[in-house]
This record gives sequence, C-alpha cells and structure tokens, in this order.
Amino acid sequence: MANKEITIKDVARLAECSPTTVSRVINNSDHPVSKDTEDKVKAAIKKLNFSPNRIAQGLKSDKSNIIGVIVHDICDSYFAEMVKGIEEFISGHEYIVNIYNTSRSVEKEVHAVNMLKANRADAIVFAGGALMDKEYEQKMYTIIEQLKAQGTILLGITPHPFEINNISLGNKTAAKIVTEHLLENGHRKIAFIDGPKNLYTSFLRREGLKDKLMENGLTLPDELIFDGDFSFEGGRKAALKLMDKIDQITAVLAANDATALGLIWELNNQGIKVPADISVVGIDDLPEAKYSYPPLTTVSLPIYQLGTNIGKYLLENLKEKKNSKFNSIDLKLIKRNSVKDIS
Amino acid sequence: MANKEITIKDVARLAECSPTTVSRVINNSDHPVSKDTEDKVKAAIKKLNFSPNRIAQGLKSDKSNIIGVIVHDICDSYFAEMVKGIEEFISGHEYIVNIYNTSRSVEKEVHAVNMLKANRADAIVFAGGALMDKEYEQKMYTIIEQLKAQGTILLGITPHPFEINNISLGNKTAAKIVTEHLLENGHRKIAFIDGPKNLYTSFLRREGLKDKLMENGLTLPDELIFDGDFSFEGGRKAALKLMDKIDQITAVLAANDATALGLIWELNNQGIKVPADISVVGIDDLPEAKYSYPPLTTVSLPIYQLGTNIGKYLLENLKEKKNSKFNSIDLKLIKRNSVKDIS
DNA sequence: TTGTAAGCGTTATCAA
DNA sequence: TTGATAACGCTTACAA
Repeated sequence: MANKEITIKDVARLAECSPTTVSRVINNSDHPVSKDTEDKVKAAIKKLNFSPNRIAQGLKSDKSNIIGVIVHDICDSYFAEMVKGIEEFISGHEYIVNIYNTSRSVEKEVHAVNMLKANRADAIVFAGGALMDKEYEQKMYTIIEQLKAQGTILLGITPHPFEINNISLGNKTAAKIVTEHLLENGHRKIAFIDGPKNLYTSFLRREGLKDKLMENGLTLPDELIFDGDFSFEGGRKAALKLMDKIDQITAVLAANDATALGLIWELNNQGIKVPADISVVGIDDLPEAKYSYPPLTTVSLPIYQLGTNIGKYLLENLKEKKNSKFNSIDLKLIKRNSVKDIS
Repeated sequence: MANKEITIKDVARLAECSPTTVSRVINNSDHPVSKDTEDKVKAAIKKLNFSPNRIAQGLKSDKSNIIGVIVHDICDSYFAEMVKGIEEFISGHEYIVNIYNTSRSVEKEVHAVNMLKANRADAIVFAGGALMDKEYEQKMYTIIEQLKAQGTILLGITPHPFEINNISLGNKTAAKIVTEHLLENGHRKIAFIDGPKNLYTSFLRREGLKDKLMENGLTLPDELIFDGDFSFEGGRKAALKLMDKIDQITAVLAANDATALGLIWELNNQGIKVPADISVVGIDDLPEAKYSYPPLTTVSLPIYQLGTNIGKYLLENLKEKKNSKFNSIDLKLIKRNSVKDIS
C-alpha cells in the first residue's frame, strides 16, 4: 500500500457522478440508478480496475470478513485437511481465512485470540482440542465473553472449557469403536499410546478405551499407557518403550493415526511383525493410513468433510444470519490389516 | 461484531481525558503524556479489556496488516511446512496470515489475488510454482502492476511470469544433483515421473534431468516420461504404467518426494524391489521421506526454513522498510537407501 | 501537557 | 434519479 490507491472518488470523477452513486452501483443497491450512469460507472471501474477497499467497507459495516482458524499444527494432516475444507468453502465467498498455528502453547493460543479480537474477526474456529490448563481457561474466559458481546461467531471443534458452540466429534465414541473391534478379535491385553498430556482430546480418547474395557470387565493398567504427542515421531519413541512390555500385550490403541503410523514403522524396524506379533489400531483415518505396512485399521473421522461443514455453517450464520445448525460427521470403523484375530 | 464494540472513546470517558490522549498512550507516542493520565488510561484500558480496532487503524495508516499466502495444496507437506514457517515468524508480530488454496487452478489463483487486492494486503507470497498458462499471465499482469503501484510487497517462490521479487529455489539444480548421484551409481537408463503439466516447477525439474543427461551424452526419451501430479496417488499410478517398461530402465527420478513415495509404495505392492530391481530418487526431502521402505534418497529443500526466511524478509521489509535481501536456502543431497550402485 | 478537528474510504440518511 | 453530509474508530496536525 502506502502509495496511491484508487478510490471510489477516482471512479466518481471519471464517471462524472458522485461517490454515492458509485457506491450504489458497486453494491447493486435498491436505490435507483439510471442505466446510463450505471454504464458509465461500470466503465470507469473497469478502466481503473477498481476494487472497493474492503477495510473501509468493514469499518463502516462493522464487519472484518476475517475468519480466524486456530490450529495446533498445520503440518499434521488432520489439521491440513480441515483447513483445506474450510478454505474451499470460505475463500470463494470473499472471506479472509486467517490461520494461527499454536503448537498447543497456551501463550500462543491466547495471543491468537487477542489478535483476532483486535482485528474484529467475524468468526473464530477453535479447530484443535481444548488445552487442559487452568491459566488457559482463566485467560480465555474474559476474552471469550467480550467476543461474544461483540457478536463474534465462536465455534469449538471438540468440547472447550468456555461457552461457545462446541461441536462434539465423538472422540470418546471413536476410541470405543476401535476398542470394540479389538475385543471382538479376541484381544484382552491392550496398551494405549497417549496424546499430549494437556489436551482434552487425549483425555477423551483414553476414557473411551477405559470405558469400553470396563464394560467388559477389563482395565487399562497405568504401566500400559505410554507417552505420545500425536506425532509420527512420538509413535516411534513409544514403540521403543513398548518393546519391554511386548509379552504383556496383544494389541495397542494409538491415540491417533500419526502415532499409530510411527509405532508401526518402528515396530517393523525392530523386527516385530504387525499384526502377527501385535495388533495396532489408530483413530482419524488420515489419508496416509492406508499406505502403512500393514495398512492401518482405524476409525474414520472425515476431516475434510468436517472442514466443509464448518465452512458451510460459518457462511450461513455470517451471511444469511439464520441460526443454522451444524452438520455433524459420522464415525466409521475402517478395517484394514493391522489387527489379527486371536479369538 | 455487530453489537457494541468498546472504542477509544469509552476508554477516554473512563480515564477522563480525550481520545487523542488515549491514542497517544496506546501507541507509545513521542508526544508527552503525564504519568498520571497515562496511568489512568492504562487502568481504563485494562478495566475495559480494550484493544484498538485494527481495521480502523489500518484505514488510517493505509496498512491492512494482511499477508496473503497463495498455496497450491495445503495438504501437501511441502506447503504445510512452508506455511508453518511463515506463520511462526509472522503471526507473533501482529500480522494476519491469509491463506488461499488454489489447487493449481488459474481461476482460483486470480480470485485469490483479487481478494488480496481488495483487502489491500500489505504483502503477497506466491508460494507455489507459476502456472504455465497464457490466460493466467494475462489476467495477472494488470493486477500485479496495480498491486505494485499500491506498494504491495510481492514475493514469488520460484520464477513467476510477472515482475515481482522471484526467489529461485534451484529446482533445476536440485534435479541435476540427484541425477548426478544416479549417474555416479552407474545408472544410464533413467525414467522421469513428471509433475503437473501446467506447472513451471515441473518443467524446471525435468529440464535439470535432461541437461545433466545431455552433459553426459545421454537423453531422456519421451516414452520414459510418465505422467504425475506431485501427489502420492500420482506416484502410485505412474508405478503401474512404469511396469511395462521396467526392463528398459534402472532408475527413476520422481519430480517430487510425494510422487517418489507413492511410486515406491506401489512398486513394493507389485513385488518390485527398490532398490534391488530399480532405484528411485525424489526431490524435496519431505519429513516422511525417511520413513518409506526403503528410505528415500532425495535432495533437501529446507522448506520450513524457507518459510521462516520468507517471514523474516517480509517482516523486515514491512516494518523497518529497509530493503533487506532474501536469505536463500541450500540444496543438499540426502543419501538414503533407495539407490543401488550398479557401476 | 491536553484537546479539537479533519480525514482515511466507504455507506446510510436525508434532502433535492 | 442524484448528491451532500455525517459517521464508522482511529491518528495526526494544529491549537491551546
């Protein structure tokens, strides 16, 4: 910017009319404009290749057209797919998709929300699971209240510890579904590779496993819970730790697919056969899940579709103002070849 | 937005001073403000949890703080890494990172640039390779000129067919480096899996291979060029086509790692051993390249670092206004186990 | 040290 | 059918 910007006034001058008239033409206003001037204005716009300054429009209309999307890690296929789905739906409709990558840091997430507030974002999507942290909850609380007072649309994917429109993805259910599958295949001694400790999503998936085990009179001993961080690398490290207890288990549920994939890779690397020696399941159904050795049995959370549903929801609530409901997604067990029937 | 927004006036009222004074406090203005009023203003800001409306600030300062990043496919690790690098550097500094996912469509890319122009973006990064398309060039030309007149910082990663600051990534050189490696290992019959036809990057990498072959008195026959699209799936499909000509070649260069990975996967799937039966190399050094079977030999383009370099460049040129230079990245051959020495 | 007023590029209101 | 004017929230001369 900084230099000379073409404004509505320049157009008005060229079309020999007032800025008001130009505005009316731009916005297809109901207010009548003669065909003649309309043509002149359009010609001028074309000639100058003018586009109205949306910043100024935003100031006037009290809308920024900014949609904030707060993500934990854009390099994680899970978030990349979701963002792509959102973008696909949104960017075509003159909204700005503003990404924040928080690496699950409280500080960065608070910063992101503050920025979005300062920029008067029309909507904010908390795309990642909530952080389980008192400081986080406290800091967020007041900002969220204010955002709500300003009329910002707030959407939480997965339950968040503040009152916004929280969409349940069925994390607990997803864990139950794969656990059930393991159980049906005769597995009783099941280990768990955890997600990030401070993440509510990890908690939910862990609970799903525990609940399903409990329903069947089984338990998840603490020593069969291994650290993880939702990443491929985390899965690899877990595999190394898991080796010691390999004779105590027949199957392992990884908190997400990325972890499961890393786990399988390192297990292979260590000469342990999946599923012959040990069965592995994940959660998410990432695109790459079908290309591991063996292909990963998992639960599909159709993330891209979730993204387009988010986009649709946002668009409807921002534009048409009607209080449209969110289309939730379906979970589905995806059987591939990483589970052995030992029953 | 839409409802009641807290403004500088509210703060002024509470602090019993003028909006001007509040503004001075907010901006740490040189203009003197008494310690007493400063404290009162700060207290009021805190009490109201006020943050200045950056849209309004932007209108005044003729800055939007928007940085547009146009990407081909955010689900491609290549772009995800780059965006993460940019974001990491930028979002901490009160800029808005505005993502567009174009799927290499001329229409979408033009739309993205028009949106960015309408939003008076301070900078635009053309993160993906240029599209080779006459219509694209024409449509872009005038917009680019205008953007330049407005003072927008324009950065092209890889050469683009319009005059902006184009950063060469050394695509041609990268292809030469891996080709050289193949040659050193005794390979003479080398196939190529192409990238998207309309992409300049594909062209450059193909040329690199051809040039290096030519230097050694070799050629790349047309029937040894297989279609691809820079994706894992594309690599898989290419593998199936390649099967017919398997006896005519000893090695294959995939236009990028994603392709190479898909290729290797499908080759394995078809019972063809890499590198025993055929050697495979890629370009990019994606994070997942070291986890294929066998781990992929490739050329590293440190993409995340490229992203942070982009962020740094943008920040320096936007804030300090000094005409800082772009830090280019280094290419490096990454030898892993997908190439067999047959010399 | 403080404040008034004009203006950034738009659009809504009102008048002509 | 057209246009002057005020206003959106903020900053920047200019005055006091």
